[in-house]
Amino acid sequence: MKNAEPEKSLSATIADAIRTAIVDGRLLVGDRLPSEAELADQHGVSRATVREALKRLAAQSLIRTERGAFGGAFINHLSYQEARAQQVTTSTLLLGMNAISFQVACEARYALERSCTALAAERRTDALLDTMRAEIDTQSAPDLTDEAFCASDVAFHRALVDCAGNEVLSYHLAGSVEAMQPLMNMITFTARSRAEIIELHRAIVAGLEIRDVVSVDRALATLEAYTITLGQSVLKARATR
Amino acid sequence: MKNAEPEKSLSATIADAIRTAIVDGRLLVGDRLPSEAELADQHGVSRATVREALKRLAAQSLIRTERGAFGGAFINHLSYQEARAQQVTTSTLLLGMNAISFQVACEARYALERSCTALAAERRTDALLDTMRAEIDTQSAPDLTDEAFCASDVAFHRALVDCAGNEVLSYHLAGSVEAMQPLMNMITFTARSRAEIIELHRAIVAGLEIRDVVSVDRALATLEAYTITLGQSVLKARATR
DNA sequence: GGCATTTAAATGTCTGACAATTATTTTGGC
DNA sequence: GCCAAAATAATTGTCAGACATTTAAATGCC
Repeated sequence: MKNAEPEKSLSATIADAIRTAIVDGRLLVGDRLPSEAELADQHGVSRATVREALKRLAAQSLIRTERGAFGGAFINHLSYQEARAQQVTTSTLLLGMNAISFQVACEARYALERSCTALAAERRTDALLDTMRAEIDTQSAPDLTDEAFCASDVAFHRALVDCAGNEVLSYHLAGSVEAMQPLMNMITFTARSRAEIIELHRAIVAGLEIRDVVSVDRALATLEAYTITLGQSVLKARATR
Repeated sequence: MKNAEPEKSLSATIADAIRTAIVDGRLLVGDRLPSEAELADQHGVSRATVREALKRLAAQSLIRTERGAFGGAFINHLSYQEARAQQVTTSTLLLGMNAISFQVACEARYALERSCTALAAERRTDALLDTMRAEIDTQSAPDLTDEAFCASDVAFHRALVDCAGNEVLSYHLAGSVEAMQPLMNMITFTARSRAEIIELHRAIVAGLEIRDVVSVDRALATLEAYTITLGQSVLKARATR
């Protein structure tokens, strides 16, 4: 039997040990780790090695460090903001690096987004509907760049998922919606296609307003099909170039 | 105007610079970064500082390092497996650290899971149905521990989302399903409740087999309601203890 | 009691060294 | 000339020690 262990470095091993302790709940939010010098003694390594381990954990927002007396490494409270930022980074890279077809990525994104329509229709607030209407106004500006149009599109859809009034759902969906932005940015939006998209956005807001799930779902399905069409035409144009 | 910058350390600054270059596509998969010594020269810092920066990136699976001549730090290809592992870690911590109510977490999880039923009914394969049946058999063993029951439950639901035949969707849903496991592990499953859950699992498989989306959705909705009931009874028992 | 100063503990960084690993190059034998 | 073994060089992994910087607490002065 071959030994399949990839010979992890000491700093990776120490980081894993601490990470496991955090995930398993043996270390709680706010707890302070021993000082770097103490950790070095405990694990029988140098301070530099401990520091590399701690930087790995800091990169995952698992700990934060404070300088000065009674400073040190503290188990971090993972906020929705930090968690979402990490998820967006990971998802964006995954889509960018794995030669995902635009169609597959789009299908996943809209499937996930539809999962919030029932709750959104039930719980939507006037404030969020106003946010969505404001983004529609932004998108209607004729001299908008494609990037700005995409950014407003993302903001619109984030408001839509926030309508569901479930922050865990918002966290997951934000990752899937925002990670699509680089792919969407490849599309050139003509005045014609923008008008069509804005019309569907209006239909979504109208459906939410009267709490009509079916019409929201229908608008989203149409939007998905239309977006895939746009994406494919871009790919075709690129192929024949 | 106060300067709100939190005074990032040099290693964090260097890590951010390289991370941005990767996300923006200036560094491509397989590219090799300069050696630690060269990076230290370029940024005017010591090798130790550069190493801390690189460890931060390695913790996000953005780079991998190889030792030896012509080794170094290479831009990593982010696999689904790595991306999912990271997402599960982040989501698990988010749920564990933010005093999320069991009901909110459960609602989000099943809402997301329902997003794959239409595609799953359309594309389910016999192999995946067999996997799901095998997990049902595992769950039926009378002397199963609660942890093993939960693990099999997760495997069952992962097979369900894989039925959708969209790897991006599987990646996102795996995060939301697996992150619930620690919360599910708090529940004590009686023989009665296990039987009920297994019955619903059978209904899901049966629905997929005949490609009947409605029955699958109904079974999932029932499962969601039942799971929330179980969770609330645990919380009530814990409160009165 | 209140304020300024000192002190101590901790992280952030630098330097220089050596160990371990590995692709390449050189050498040696035939 | 060819192949195997040994030397070489480049690179990461680790260590030890030092100094700089930051910050809370302790101290001392008035």
